[in-house]
Amino acid sequence: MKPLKQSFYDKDALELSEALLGKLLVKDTPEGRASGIIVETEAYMGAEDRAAHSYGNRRTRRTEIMFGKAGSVYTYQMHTHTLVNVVAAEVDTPQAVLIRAVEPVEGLHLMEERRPGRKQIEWTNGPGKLTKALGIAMNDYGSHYTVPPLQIFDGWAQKDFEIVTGPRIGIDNTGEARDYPWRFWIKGNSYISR
DNA sequence: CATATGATTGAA
DNA sequence: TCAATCATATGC
Repeated sequence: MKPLKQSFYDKDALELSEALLGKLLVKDTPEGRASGIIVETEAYMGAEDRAAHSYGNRRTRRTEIMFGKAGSVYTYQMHTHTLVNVVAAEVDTPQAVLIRAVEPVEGLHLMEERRPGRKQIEWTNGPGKLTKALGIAMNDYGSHYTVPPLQIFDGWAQKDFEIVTGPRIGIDNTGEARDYPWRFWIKGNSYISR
């Protein structure tokens, strides 16, 4: 098991979404390490994607990191929840991959503490849930997945799994881009959201 | 400075 | 189905 290199992230969001499936998302905190296998992702294709924050190259303090180096951490606050993304493509191409669900691997006791009273299946089966379970927060914004405390490792999951695609979720009011099959997940995995 | 608006979740 | 509740964006 080893951290993925910079070169792994240098691809567009669609390719990266697929490549991230089966990888291990690792977060180190003072309390210990929590990690999970990425089982569901969504691609946000930057300037041409109606549903992306960076549609039409909209560049603000919030989206700034999407214009940065691939493999950067983009955290985003939605209502009371934090969502986490992996920045894709080259500098000035504002694409990103939203991590929607993971399967718990290490630090199960930490996740249980952070998601009190929930069944294990509900710890990480949604974008706002996994950030809470792993301890990912807005102070991870602008970090990079090749350095601690938030990293992505290779070589953990089993090799043979089937990838399925479908329309994205939660963007019904965003018009034309909503039906694009830019959501990816591992077939049959029970930690998929919705 | 005020208000509108979600890449969601959890409970009714 | 709907409200919670907040950072960001945009308008006055």
